[in-house]
Amino acid sequence: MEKVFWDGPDFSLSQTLECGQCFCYRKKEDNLYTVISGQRKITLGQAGDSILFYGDADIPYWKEYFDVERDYQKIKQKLSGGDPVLAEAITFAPGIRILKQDFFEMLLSFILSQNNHIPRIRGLIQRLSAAYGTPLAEGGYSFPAPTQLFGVSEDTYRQLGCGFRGRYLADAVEKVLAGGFMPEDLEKLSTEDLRQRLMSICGVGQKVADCILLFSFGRYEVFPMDVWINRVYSHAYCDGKKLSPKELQAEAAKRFGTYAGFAQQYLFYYGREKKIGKG
DNA sequence: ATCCAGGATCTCC
DNA sequence: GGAGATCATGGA
Repeated sequence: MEKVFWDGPDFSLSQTLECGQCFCYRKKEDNLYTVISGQRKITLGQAGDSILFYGDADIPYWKEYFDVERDYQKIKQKLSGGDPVLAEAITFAPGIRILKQDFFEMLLSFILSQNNHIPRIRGLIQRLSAAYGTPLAEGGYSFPAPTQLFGVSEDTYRQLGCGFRGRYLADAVEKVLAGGFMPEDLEKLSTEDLRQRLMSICGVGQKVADCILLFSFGRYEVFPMDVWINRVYSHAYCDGKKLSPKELQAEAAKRFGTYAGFAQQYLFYYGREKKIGKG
């Protein structure tokens, strides 16, 4: 019944989905993953290097989503050279790929991520989807489209458990519906211009903007800096000494260059799983 | 039970 | 322009 979705190296379904870049997936008992992106849904499994899919799905969309065509071998070799720490992080999860996710979903998801735990972020997104998304065949809900959130108040988001982030969600939805954030327009902007545009939304600072740049717009040179990256970086490269955000950004850009985003995700997952720099 | 989370903002100076 | 308090909530 299953068909081959992709057959190739450097692709672990579990590592790619569970490394913290994606919140809209569900793992079933039989090791199958159901992923939702916008209105789309796919069920995938893995056997060796083969990624399999079950039922119907928009395969071209999902191939772009999973970045299947990119040569990660080249990226990993370049990043591993002369960097034992990063080499170990890559060995720990060699099958991570950077997903290309929906803009609006990334915007709201990473607004919700601030000062929040990953399991709780996923719960909030599930509640948001159940309340305002579209029911999908065989269970689950789509991520709400901007129009589906039209007029939803800050207070309603708070009642869903979003806390102080409710105000930010309402501002983001309002600005998107006003038309200033069409992905086809945004992708033409330079990385710095796009970052500044995103940060004009209340509740979007540099870290949230950088996650959107990396996980939705494929700006692989950005290096999102969160608490874990701070810990890992200072532990791995600075003998435990903490760097200021500006220092860290400059160092990471110098050290990882145009592959900073990939390096960040390997280091983030490794650091968080190993609890590096934390008691 | 207390701590803390893929931070951002506001308020000081 | 940098340091510090504040923000809601619930998983661990």
